[in-house]
Amino acid sequence: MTEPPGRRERKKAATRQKIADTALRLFLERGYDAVGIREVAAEADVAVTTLFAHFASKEALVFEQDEDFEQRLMRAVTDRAPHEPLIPALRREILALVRHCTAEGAAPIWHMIDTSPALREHEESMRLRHAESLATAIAADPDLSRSATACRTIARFVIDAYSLSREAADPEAAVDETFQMIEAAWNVTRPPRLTPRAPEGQTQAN
Amino acid sequence: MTEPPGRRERKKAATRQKIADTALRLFLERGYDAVGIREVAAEADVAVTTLFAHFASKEALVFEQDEDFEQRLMRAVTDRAPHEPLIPALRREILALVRHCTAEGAAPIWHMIDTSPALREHEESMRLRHAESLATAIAADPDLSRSATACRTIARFVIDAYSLSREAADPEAAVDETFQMIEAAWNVTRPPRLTPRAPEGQTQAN
DNA sequence: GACCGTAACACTAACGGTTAGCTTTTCGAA
DNA sequence: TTCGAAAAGCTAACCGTTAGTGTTACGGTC
Repeated sequence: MTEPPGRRERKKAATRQKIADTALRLFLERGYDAVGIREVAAEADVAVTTLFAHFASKEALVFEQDEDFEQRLMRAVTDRAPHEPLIPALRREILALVRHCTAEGAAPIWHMIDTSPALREHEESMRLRHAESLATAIAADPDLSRSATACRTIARFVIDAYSLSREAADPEAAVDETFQMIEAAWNVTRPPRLTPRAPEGQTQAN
Repeated sequence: MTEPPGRRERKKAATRQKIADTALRLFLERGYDAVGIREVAAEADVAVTTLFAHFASKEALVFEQDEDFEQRLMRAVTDRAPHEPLIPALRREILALVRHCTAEGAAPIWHMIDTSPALREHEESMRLRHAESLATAIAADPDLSRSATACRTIARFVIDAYSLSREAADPEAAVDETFQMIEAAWNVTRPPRLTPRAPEGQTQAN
């Protein structure tokens, strides 16, 4: 899909990958806080400034693969079947994401994140941005015209569901439980004004 | 209320206050990111180490008054009238907190917080801790025996309601809107098992 | 009132993340 | 081949934060 984009970009991508791999390896070997940036750079055989040219911060080295999270959530809203209700679509996507990050191989990375305050803080900050994007996507859908506050609220709830389910003892059951709550919360929001005919009720659950 | 607790503690409190006042003044004058710790310490005429003996971090200088937030939320749960439903009690408290931080004088401080990434990140991290405390308080109430996941979820929702309402164009209306959603979410959670007699329904809305 | 333990504060020096400024290398295209 | 620009490098610093080590001022005790 991205085969021959010139040697330059290949080298750049290779450098980036080497930095990310080295960093993750060192972090898992000896702990995130115990490994310094200068050390990662030395081990990857690049200058510190080069490292920061590829990654905005030390935390970004860890959350590298996690970049499509935001896009997947937004696509779950925008690319869903016509007239498909919003919440089940989001529930499916969140369930997939939770499954993905509670899979076998991912455990060490998430343990590292959960035990480092800096990483947890960074993750929560990311999630907040994701919630804002999700809220925008929901607000932009003409099928479900809710207030800006309702959109932002439900978006946060969905992100909360992800965070909590990921940490729960039984992640899939937690997705069930939280999304029942989200569904109920969404169903009490109503489009501010619908078409004049259609006086009351029976228009619920978009 | 705290008049004669010895000269020592008075001096300590005075130092702390002087640091906080100086910091807030400089931050508001020239911007949070443009003022360094060494500068605050110099202006307050204390050593940098002294500053950090009173405040855990630079961000803590800003969120000084905000310390009772956590306790107020927990008390709204634990100190409410017997058999008073949970959600309205939390709604009252959140409304009071939102009113307090959207009052006239508080505007510049919140503007500063909203425009500094470091401060926003720090606040969100605080709120998360507060949500955990709130979840614990809710889980500890025998009147409302919900699953751990339900407690944590509803606690996060409440914190979200605070954050979103604080930023909303009409904060009080936003509290109304978000808490309608929270109420609905709470009402679909049910105590795992009640006393054997009382087979179905009519036990809702604690 | 003299005495001692300790809390508060100061000073220096460093550490780790991050960035600015500037030079060198490496590729792509003309 | 040559030239412009992207990529990478080096140095040197800035900033928040902490450890280590004193020094002072207070509070309780004899």
